[in-house]
Amino acid sequence: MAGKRERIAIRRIDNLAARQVTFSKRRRGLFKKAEELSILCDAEVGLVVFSATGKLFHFASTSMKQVIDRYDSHSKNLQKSEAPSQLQSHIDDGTCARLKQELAETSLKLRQMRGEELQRLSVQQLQELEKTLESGLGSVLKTKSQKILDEISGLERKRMELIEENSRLKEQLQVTRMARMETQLGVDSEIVYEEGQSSESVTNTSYPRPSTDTDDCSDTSLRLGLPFFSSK
Amino acid sequence: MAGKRERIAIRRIDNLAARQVTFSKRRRGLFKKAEELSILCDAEVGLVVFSATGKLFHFASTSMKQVIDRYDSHSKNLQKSEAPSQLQSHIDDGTCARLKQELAETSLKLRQMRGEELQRLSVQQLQELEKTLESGLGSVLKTKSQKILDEISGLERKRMELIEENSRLKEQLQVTRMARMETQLGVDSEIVYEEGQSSESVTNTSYPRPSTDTDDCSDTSLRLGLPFFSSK
DNA sequence: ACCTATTAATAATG
DNA sequence: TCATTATTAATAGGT
Repeated sequence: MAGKRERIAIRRIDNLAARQVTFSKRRRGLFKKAEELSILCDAEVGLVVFSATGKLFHFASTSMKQVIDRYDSHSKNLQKSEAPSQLQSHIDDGTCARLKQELAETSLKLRQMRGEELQRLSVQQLQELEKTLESGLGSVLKTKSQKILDEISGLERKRMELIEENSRLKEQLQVTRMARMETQLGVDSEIVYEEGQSSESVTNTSYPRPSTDTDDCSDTSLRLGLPFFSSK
Repeated sequence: MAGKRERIAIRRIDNLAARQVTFSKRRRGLFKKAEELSILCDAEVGLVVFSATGKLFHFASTSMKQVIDRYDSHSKNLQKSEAPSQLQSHIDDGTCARLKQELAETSLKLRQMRGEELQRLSVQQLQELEKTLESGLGSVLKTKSQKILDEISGLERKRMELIEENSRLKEQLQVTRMARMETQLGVDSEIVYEEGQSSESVTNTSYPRPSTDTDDCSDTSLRLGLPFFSSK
């Protein structure tokens, strides 16, 4: 009935929902253990976590400010460089500078995912990038095929509706003709109509051209990619 | 023989030795879990711990500076309710806003390349994204195999150098022995040495461990990807 | 949110 | 500190 647990590898969880669930479970666990450590062993602990969506979670056994100050004073001991004056004060606003840096990092990552500026990466890092790309490609293919299938079934539904409407119309027409025939008795017209054909031809021409795809991607086959990465 | 474990209450451990033992065990556990959370859930994590004796331990998924800066900017946001008007917004309004927007766009693209937030894209756009990913993947594979081949040829070169040096040494040794034999005529020693072996063993053990790859990627096969996208 | 089969952490001990 | 192991605690995968 319930969970057959399986050991998981420690690498980014691809599935968004699963990642979020795991995040909140493990986050709670982590914070609990941080607090326990601080109490059991009389340690000063500070913990800061930002979720992938940017939400902040934090814990401090004393206060975060105190922890950070103490951390700063410790790390200062090791590397007290000489000139904190000019190197970074180019832009005086911290927020703006941080934005700039973040943008630089993000766009570098983006360029690297596009296959640029790979030279400085290690084989290990390239391996990770490859994994990310493959998983991204898998998601794209999955999403695309889902969308295409949705479009197909939507069109199919419309087709069925039209067929229905068609037969309704056909029936009405029949009734109307019968009525007219009865009205104009004796004027036995020579009008002959082919029953099966009329229905077919209307069906085939009355729904719009599918917008599934443009025609110019001649060499890009429509890879649905269904048997790719079965999210094992 | 071994421990009958008992649940412990979460309160300060009085016994000093026990407290220290527990501290180092739980500290390791805590740091491990912090790292796992950051990797599994793509979260930014910063953790600082001071032992009761004042020793510092820390972990950050990115860098501690970055985590602290981000933390500061977040906590600033919450208590900036009353006077947001003149303090900071006079110069960089335009620049900062533009940066923000650019960052938002870039990181959306990045997330989409990772396979997230694809629902709003059209089939056409997904097709393009797919192409980009495939080409990026191609570049990554190409770069990776180039790097690996470089490393291999580097190692091969070193190997050859060592073999050369080896035979030089062997020759010198031979010469030395001959000289000694000539010197000590009549003292026909019983020393026997295996020629081929000595050369082999030195070659096999004297160059350092290749840094090609760490051992923990057991399931990540080294796909060189050479027959992939032959850059038609 | 809850459940449970499993894995992971760890308290006690040598 | 390291190793072992009985136990508890955490949690992955379901419902």
